[in-house]
Amino acid sequence: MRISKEKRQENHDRIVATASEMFRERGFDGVGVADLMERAGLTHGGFYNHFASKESLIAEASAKGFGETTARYAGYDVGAVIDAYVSRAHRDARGQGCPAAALSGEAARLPEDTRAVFGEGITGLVAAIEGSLASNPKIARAQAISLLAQAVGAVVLSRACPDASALADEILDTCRADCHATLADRA
Amino acid sequence: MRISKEKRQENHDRIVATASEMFRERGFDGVGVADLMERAGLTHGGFYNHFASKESLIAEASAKGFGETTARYAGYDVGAVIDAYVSRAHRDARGQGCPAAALSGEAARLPEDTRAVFGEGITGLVAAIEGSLASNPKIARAQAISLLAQAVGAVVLSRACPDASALADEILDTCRADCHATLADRA
DNA sequence: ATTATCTATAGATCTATAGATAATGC
DNA sequence: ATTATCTATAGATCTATAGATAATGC
Repeated sequence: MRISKEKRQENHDRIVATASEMFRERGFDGVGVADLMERAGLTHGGFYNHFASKESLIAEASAKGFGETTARYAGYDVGAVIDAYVSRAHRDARGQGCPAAALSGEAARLPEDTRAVFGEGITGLVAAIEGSLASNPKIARAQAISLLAQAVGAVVLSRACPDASALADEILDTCRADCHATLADRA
Repeated sequence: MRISKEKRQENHDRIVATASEMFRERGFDGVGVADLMERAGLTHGGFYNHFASKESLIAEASAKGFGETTARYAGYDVGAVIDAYVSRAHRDARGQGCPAAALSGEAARLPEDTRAVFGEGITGLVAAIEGSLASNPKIARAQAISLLAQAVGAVVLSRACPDASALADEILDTCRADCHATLADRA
């Protein structure tokens, strides 16, 4: 049956939102079109009326994830960004967390045009952190990139460790403290 | 046909070495048993005489990758480790590079016992960096963890960017300089 | 006799497409 | 008439297993 344009848009948005979360949780290869569509309340054949391919959904869902993450940190000062990002809560909530931490490893193997989405997403995160810094503008961008890299590395490494291992928590706690120390030293 | 014990061991080692490189290049899901065995010069049915499952190969191949990476940096001073790790050469040679950077994202979704291999691998890398530091022993471990996280984050983010993008190189160059600066500041 | 390899295949995925159906929007 | 959805399926994967073959090692 045909549906209204509004309903179609709602369906499209729901597919993207569902995929954005599922991809972060299970990885791009871990999410099948049939499973995704079932979660979105549709049948899998309908997928191709919304997207040319799974690849094109990956691009759209990743962009959405970056947008939400950047928006979430918009009002924070840099200390609050560090505390929220380099945290057990973020590590343990992959589906709602930053795509840079959840999906960059797999993104490296995507086609060039999909990686462009990640380049833009990372650019947005860097800009958001840079804007939250009180540092000398000459060094703010470099500082933002360094902080982001350490924060992403901490979350990625912590997630790779066994659940509830001392090392997983030590990595987060150590890196969170180090990020704060870096800010204090070079203000 | 049955073969000698030595030949069997050679075959086993060749499967692990081939898998270790292929996994880092394509990810765990990107390597099929049939493709892997063909590259190792065997037929895919023979795989299960060497490994109980693909999962058990993943554990063995990952451990081998961590061992090689840790051994490579054994004689380096910490500045040389940073220069080698946070480099275009490392970023562009995934198959020969550090498993923490190439596979941690996917490792987060592996079963607990396979993640234990990543925990041990990360522990080994931290110990190697800690040993190369001239810092006060009280802070050496924390410094090693922070440096590793930033280095891993830099390589992971740089790989997620489009090939030959300015951002991909900027991330590496900025983080490499920042790691050196951190060492100089807190020696 | 044991066993590492091989061929062949089972059974379960996966992405994508073809064609039918039915409600919107002209 | 158009088109978003549905059912059904094509064709290509994937991991794992069964059973035959042939060389080692008792």
